[in-house]
Amino acid sequence: MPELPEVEVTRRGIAPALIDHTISHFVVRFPRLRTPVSPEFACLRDLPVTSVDRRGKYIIIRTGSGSALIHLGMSGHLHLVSPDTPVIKHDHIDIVIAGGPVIRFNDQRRFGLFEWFPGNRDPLEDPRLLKLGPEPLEDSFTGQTLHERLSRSRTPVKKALMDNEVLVGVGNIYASEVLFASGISPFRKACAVTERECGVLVKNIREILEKSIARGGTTIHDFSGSDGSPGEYVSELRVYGKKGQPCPVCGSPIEHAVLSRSSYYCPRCQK
DNA sequence: AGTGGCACCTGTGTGC
DNA sequence: TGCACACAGGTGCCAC
Repeated sequence: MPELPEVEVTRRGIAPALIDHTISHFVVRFPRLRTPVSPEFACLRDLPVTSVDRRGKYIIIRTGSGSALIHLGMSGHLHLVSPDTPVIKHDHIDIVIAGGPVIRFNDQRRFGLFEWFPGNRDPLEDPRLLKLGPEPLEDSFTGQTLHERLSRSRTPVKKALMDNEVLVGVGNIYASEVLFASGISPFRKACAVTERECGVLVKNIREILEKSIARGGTTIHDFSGSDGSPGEYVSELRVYGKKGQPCPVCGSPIEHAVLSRSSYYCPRCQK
């Protein structure tokens, strides 16, 4: 499900309920996610929250006693609900805020992640996060940065853009959208993308991700923000999921191919 | 080292 | 109607 915009929309949605508030406890109903939920969660009590951060598609909740590292996987949501909201299928974990709402983690496919880093252990120092590439929305991410990274890879550029070690946050939907906006074929070898084109890619990555965040993300199947509302960026998608429909620029039928996952492109506009 | 492919899991849609 | 199969937004591991 969630790419960078959906994770950021979720982070912004839950942060005000957490920061300067206290997590009274966690309720773990079903710990068997792809990686087992850290058993410590069941014992934690009264944790003052200091920050809610994002790194790539990970959310980090820092408290006075340690940090929670959360990933939404393919189908995870974090919804703010009142404490008396009935539990439904796949509601695996609750973050119970003292005197406030509950943040409920629902994950149909169970690819999500809930890990506890006790004390001063920083999730950013975890090997999985250390290897992550640059944040595309930060000013330091430039066409030159991207070109350096793409130039090392002979894989198709669409797959390279989805590689978290090249840059974080671009998943299957936005990779197709960004390449269309940039006029670059998803099949082109990453190392064959010029520095000038990388500048265009960086500009489009930023514009598309920021616009999607502003519209509450993209909902294809079931993403929804912390308040349960679907992402409206789905109406802005230009090629993703539009096989056979006319290209919004030239009118040629949009084509579909599998490049690690479903990819959509205009064979005339993208070279 | 770089790369491709599969596995993890559940639900839904499609075609026979 | 029932069944088999493909596919769905991510990531880690394995074999080449």
